[in-house]
Amino acid sequence: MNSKDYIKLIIDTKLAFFSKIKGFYILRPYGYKIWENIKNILNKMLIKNKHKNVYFPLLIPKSLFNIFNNHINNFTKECAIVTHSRLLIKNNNIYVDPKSKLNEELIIRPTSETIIWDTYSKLIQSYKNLPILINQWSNVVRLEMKNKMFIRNSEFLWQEGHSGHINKKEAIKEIKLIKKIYKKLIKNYLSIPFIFGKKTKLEKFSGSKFTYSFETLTKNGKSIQLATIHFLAKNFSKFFNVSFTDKKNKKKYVWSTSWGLSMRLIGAIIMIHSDKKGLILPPKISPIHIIIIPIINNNNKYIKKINNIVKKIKIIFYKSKINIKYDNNLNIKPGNKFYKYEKMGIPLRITIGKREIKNNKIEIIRRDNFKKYYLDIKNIFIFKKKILKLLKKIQKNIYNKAKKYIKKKTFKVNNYYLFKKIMSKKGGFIMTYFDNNNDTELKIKNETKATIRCIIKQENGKCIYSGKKTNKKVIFGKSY
RNA sequence: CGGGGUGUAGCGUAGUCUGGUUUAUCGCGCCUGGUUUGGGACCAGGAGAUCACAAGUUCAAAUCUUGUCACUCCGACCA
Repeated sequence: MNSKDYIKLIIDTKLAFFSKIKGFYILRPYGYKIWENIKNILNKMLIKNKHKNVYFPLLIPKSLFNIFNNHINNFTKECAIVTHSRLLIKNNNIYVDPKSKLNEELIIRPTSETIIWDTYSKLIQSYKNLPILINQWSNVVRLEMKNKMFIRNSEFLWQEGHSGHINKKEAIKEIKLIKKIYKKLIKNYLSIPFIFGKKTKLEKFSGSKFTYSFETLTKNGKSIQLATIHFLAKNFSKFFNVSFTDKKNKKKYVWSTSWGLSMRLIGAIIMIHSDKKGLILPPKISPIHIIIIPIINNNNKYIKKINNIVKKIKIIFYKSKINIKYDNNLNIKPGNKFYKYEKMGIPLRITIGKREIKNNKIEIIRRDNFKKYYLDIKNIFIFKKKILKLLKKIQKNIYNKAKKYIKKKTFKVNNYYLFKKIMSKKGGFIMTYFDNNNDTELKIKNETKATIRCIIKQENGKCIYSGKKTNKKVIFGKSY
């Protein structure tokens, strides 16, 4: 899928639209509903694991970034800055009132660690106040040069979790928990296979001790970062003076973590699961699960019977998580509707016409492989069971398909010449060894545009570039 | 920020080189009415464009000149 097709698909299926400002996009109902579904699933898991939702302000005083300026390093070139507070209208033109210049510039949050830890420095006094397990659903702004809908927006919706703990052990425990939750969301709900590992020193989040990331591969051989988890250790608590008194009356710094994922996931879903006919949405996050299309002849003999069957199906799934849409617009031919809903990626399609009524069986077609099924609707329990089973199968099948693709596109390489050849032609993941040296990483990046997506495990080998002995097994890829 | 390209209706486009029958082309989409409906229907009618913006050259500018802006591709930056 090239860039043009990707954007066209998003516009055609009404997921999103362009706004007046470059890099800022309008999320339309269909696209926003997908985000809401992802959000609800993750939110439930976080709440169940004792996290609480909060909301911090959009604007952060510049001085807060000054406290730990190594952290803002990542963001200095992509900040939106608020400098004034008033407008003037003169001769029907609007001007910024120069007199309203703010004493201190305000940064529109690119991420919220600073304001959160500045706040908690005042709220935490005792070990009894810990752990802090909070999460924020919000928007952030990062003004980047190159944009791509969902994948790299200048403003995007995300979730940022922050935690504070009494010691390292507890913080690591939190990281393991979040890893488990993210893994479940990405694999079981979004049907996206991924690789997981630590970021290198160069690629990790500024201000973190280490960063874990979830990475996947799209159909054009480029990799996408799906989510990150940062172990902040005592970095932020030291700079922001977040300390507590422990049981032995000793003053200690808080250990913290942060973790996030964004609506980039929607971009990943589009890029990974789509085929020539359009989107294929994982059933668990699809706004509509079943589209029902009536086929009606010029003598309207069957309309009533068809409507009755539709009613019956709707009753069967009443109050369940299955959303059904009945498109009974008779001005549009069925073929047109087939194409439309295939493009939108609706997992199942039911067609009802003369044939179905005569045979007492309903035709159901899967979006992922177009297999046809004929189901008896007399026994509603069996019917319901079979539908639910089909949705599960789709969920699994698209995961397996993507997994196969990634496996096929992951190359084990131990020679740099081959590395360059693969990266310039096929793209994909390259599994190899790396000497953990910044210079090596930069040189490879300059020569091939490939970066280390993550360190997947400790294993002895020789660095692809320098030939030095190392124990870092890594995955390289070209990133969005 | 450096180099190339493009701006014509909601979208995609013809026309620009060589200024003039241009009342700006065609397709999709949209609206009205009718006939249709098992894989993108057809007929009839209709709405929709200060040709990106500004200035200039000219009897005459979508077309030529200059400037501005926006978008886009390739670099750089960035995850």
